[in-house]
Amino acid sequence: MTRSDPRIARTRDALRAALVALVSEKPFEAVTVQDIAARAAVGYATFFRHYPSREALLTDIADGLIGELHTLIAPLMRTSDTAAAARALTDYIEDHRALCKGLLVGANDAMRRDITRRAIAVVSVADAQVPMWLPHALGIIHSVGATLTILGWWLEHDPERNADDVAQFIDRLVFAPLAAP
Amino acid sequence: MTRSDPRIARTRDALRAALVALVSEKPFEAVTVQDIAARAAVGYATFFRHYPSREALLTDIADGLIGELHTLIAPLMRTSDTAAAARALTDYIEDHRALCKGLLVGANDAMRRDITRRAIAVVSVADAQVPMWLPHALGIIHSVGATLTILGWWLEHDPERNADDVAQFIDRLVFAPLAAP
Amino acid sequence: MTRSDPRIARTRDALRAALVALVSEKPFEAVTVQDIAARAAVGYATFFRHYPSREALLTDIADGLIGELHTLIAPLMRTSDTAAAARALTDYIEDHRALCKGLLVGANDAMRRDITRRAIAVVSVADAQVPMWLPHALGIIHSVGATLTILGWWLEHDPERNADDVAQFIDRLVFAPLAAP
Amino acid sequence: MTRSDPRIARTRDALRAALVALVSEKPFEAVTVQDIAARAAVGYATFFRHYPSREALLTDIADGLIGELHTLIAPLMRTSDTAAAARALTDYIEDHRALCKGLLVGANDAMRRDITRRAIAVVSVADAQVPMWLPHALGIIHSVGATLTILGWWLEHDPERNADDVAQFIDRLVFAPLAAP
DNA sequence: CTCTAATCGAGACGGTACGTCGCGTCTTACG
DNA sequence: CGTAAGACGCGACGTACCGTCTCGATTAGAG
Repeated sequence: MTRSDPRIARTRDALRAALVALVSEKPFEAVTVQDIAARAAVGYATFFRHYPSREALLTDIADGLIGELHTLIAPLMRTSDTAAAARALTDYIEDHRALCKGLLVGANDAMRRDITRRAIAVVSVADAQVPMWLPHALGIIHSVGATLTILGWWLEHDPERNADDVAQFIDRLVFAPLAAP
Repeated sequence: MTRSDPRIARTRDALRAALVALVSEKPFEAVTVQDIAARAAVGYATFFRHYPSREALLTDIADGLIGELHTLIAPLMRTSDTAAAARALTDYIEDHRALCKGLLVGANDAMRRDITRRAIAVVSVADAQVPMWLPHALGIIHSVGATLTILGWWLEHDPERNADDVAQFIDRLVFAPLAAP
Repeated sequence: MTRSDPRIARTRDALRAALVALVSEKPFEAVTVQDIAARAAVGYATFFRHYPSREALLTDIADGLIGELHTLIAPLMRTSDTAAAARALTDYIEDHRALCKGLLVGANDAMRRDITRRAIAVVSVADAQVPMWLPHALGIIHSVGATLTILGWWLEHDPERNADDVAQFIDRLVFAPLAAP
Repeated sequence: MTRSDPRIARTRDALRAALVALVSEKPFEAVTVQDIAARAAVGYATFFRHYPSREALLTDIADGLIGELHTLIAPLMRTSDTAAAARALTDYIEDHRALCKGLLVGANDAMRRDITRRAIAVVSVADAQVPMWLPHALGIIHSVGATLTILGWWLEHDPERNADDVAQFIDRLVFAPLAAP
């Protein structure tokens, strides 16, 4: 019953949506729990019944997004078709532009960092391919960090840019060098 | 006189040293002004006579480091000898390992971000070379971000690693792709 | 049916017993509704189905005790045999020592106050005798308050003391002065 | 310096005055720290820089009053002139009627209790005379408790009553029985 | 011996006050 | 008369408890 209580799902959805909305208005650090609760039309204390901190809510949101993205891209990565993977990635971002912008741009600080960490964890367990000359962990950290940097730049500074172009940037700057012998 | 007053220089040095020391003990966000003042053996209000906020002190510290580094590397970049530039970079880091670790690793969050922004600004005004197919701003942001990521990984997770190796990683993952046609 | 439902009686008994037990462990103010419900092995909301507040439960408990006591003592008071009345009082307390200690000592604050108020109400309606020179209401308030103070002291600070002694204290300090011309 | 800083004295005075004022408007339990701070025109957190809790502020207020009262009455008690002592007491209360009413009547619960405890402590250290047949501690507790009860009744229910009358009530009901052989 | 309604447990929820912490300003006392 | 100590206003934090509420799941007692 605890899990299936529809009130819980409703409240959590509202909190997630509230944070996503707020983060597109001001940096994540500047969003207070009061803000989130008010926007979600939820009691202040109720926030803490579901998440121990703003950061935990953030994590929850990011996890959903990253998980989805990963199931989309992992198969392509395995075929070594890095161009296709990059393209799938940018397409996905474009389809969720509002949310992604909130996550990557609105929350410049802790949010991006948390996303990076989560993405790294997800990519790590997948069988990401890293060349011999490069430590595996560094390969992952670098590819995730650099990709997010490029995506953040896109959404923040050049939103009109074609998804195809950005996919090419990612492929040439990040994926291709990692596929080198 | 304001500038040349040796007491002022002494106080600022103490504050800078205090922050650097503290940041190697706990994340920058967790360092309070009280902490800094106490460590610098300076009155609490005195901090604010020299810096309007923690962040400003951070900026002050980062600026010094980045400026120095840039004068070192800019000439090499201009000759397109990216390998030498990378090597100069890692050597410099190695020579200032304690401080750099404090800045890049200890302060995972805001500090790294501030450093990134400062470094981007510095690199931007220099005539950094970016290939035609890549927007200039993106080239800079990516190269600075990715380089710092790699350096952070080095200092945090593989400190025994040879500076030469790390220089190679940077060159192959960051500089070389940017030199591609 | 509502009244005769055995489930209701069972629940209320459990709640009363729980509060009495808890009040002997910590001050009444520190006992929460959660505490009571948990101790009574009853759902949290169930408490409010029977009592609108902690205080109401308290009142319920105190009423029972005071009513019983009053039926015991009133006849003796009417004969002006104050010594016998005092003795009957201390004997009764001794027979219900655990509960009375919980009420008078454990709950130093609100509980004693509530008991006092209840006792005053009960004594008032009886034809308590107060000398001419003393306002009737003051006579009652003083006698109840002082008696409870002495009983509380007995149970808390000198439990080994003979019931006879305490009866004498009450008689000489409280009842006798009220019988003076 | 900590002690002599006039800001501290000013703030504490304001807090004391605020609580006294509030307590004459509603029961002490219903007074929140916010109320006190707002009335004293002081920041919320500032309250806690001076008192760890509402109760501590209460104690501070009561101590001043009781101390003053005690220096007034102790000499008279020592001469066994209980009537004069009672009269001095009621005169003093009358001169500080507003404050005393706030303390004894406004704060029915914890405040009266705290005052009682403080008064007991003060009276205890003085060489209060208690007859042989009565335990010393009980003599003190009873006299303090009963006196406060009578004073509370006076201020709350019969404020027009002559101070002389009340002094007589106290003398005949409380002091005289304690002077009995 | 059902059937129907009251009662129950579980606990989510909106509130309100708590006491703490840190910032950045402003007053004070002291050298 | 300038400067270090630290009191202050402010506002967010995370916690605790209140009293209300909505759920199913028992469990009476009436038919």
